[in-house]
Amino acid sequence: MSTSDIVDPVTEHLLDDPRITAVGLFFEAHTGLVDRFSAQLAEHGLSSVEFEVLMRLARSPGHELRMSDLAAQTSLSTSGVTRVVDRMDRDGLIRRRACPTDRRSSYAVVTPAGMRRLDETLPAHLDLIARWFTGLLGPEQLTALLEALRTIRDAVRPEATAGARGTAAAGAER
Amino acid sequence: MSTSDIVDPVTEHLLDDPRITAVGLFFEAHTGLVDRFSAQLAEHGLSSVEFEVLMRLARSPGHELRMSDLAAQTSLSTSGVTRVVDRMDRDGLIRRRACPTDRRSSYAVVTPAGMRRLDETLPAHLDLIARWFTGLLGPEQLTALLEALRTIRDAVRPEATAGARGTAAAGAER
DNA sequence: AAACAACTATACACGAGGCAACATTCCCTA
DNA sequence: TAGGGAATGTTGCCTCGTGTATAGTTGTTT
Repeated sequence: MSTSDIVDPVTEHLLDDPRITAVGLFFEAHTGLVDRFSAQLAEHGLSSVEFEVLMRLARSPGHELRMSDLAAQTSLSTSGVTRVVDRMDRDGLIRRRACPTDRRSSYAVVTPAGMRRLDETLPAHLDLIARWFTGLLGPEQLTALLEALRTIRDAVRPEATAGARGTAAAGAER
Repeated sequence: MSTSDIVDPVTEHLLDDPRITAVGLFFEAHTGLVDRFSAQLAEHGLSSVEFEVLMRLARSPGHELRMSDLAAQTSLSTSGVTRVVDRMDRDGLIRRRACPTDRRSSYAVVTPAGMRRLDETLPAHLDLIARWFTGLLGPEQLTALLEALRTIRDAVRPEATAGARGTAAAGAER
């Protein structure tokens, strides 16, 4: 085999592929936003996942969701959801409720304290979004971005499409 | 729609804010892509962060980067970089090199085996990107998306802007 | 020259999350 | 009316990454 002299011209060329730079842009923007957001959320005693759990529950009818549905929406494993709910239950933000029809499953439901916490957190969070995301783009640029993102999201994550408010039947398709 | 008790009308209203749906779209698309990609990377024995480390090193001059610069680019902590490099050093994908001018710092440099691993992994990875990301959008839609992403990335993560190939002085602006 | 501040990498303890095993419950069929 | 198979949530064990403290190195100031 030809050895060490030639490093690897093929790989060298692939590294500059526009597809690589595209995902690089996407992922770097994501981590940047996450850093900004999580710093603000930490001031209110919430981690990123805890905030997401709180949001997804609050947007659901009755402010509650079954554990497995919550896992599907957050792309956490079921055990991960169990532990997050344990934590937030201990903190009084959400509580468990036995499912009356199916004794296997249980609901996670936001407590009044949880809603209050969300109320405290959301305004500053929305400001942050406007500052580092939506506010940086022109109106038509923003709509174009959202349309592209929606296309990708729907393709790559069909089970989370029900996450939008108003769409009934969360987690019905399986 | 059940007329459930409205706990907090303010928060209720904020939950439907378009900014929330915007970041929701962004983050859900991200996690979806990460899931797809990491599944494929796992087949080649690489985690997502290991792949990113390998990529960032391979794109750098000499296929090497200082530990702290690597930490800055990947938004991992310095200790996190130490552990990843330990692992990949043990697997023979990269090795450490002492810095001749500054005895405090050390370099992480890709080994030939590491470049070979990258060579094995990249083609399928590029196919996956085309399938779930770039290929889903029209040309003008894609460029619009990339421009918007670049705007956000540059605003939110200025230290990683040097990640693009060809831009000299990685980690020079501080 | 000596003290001091700024960096760089590592060691250690901790929390977070995933996988696999497990107990329980539901559903369907023989 | 059992009984097998699928579904649901929880727990033990493991890996991974962070924050803090530590040691070693370099440059600066008096």
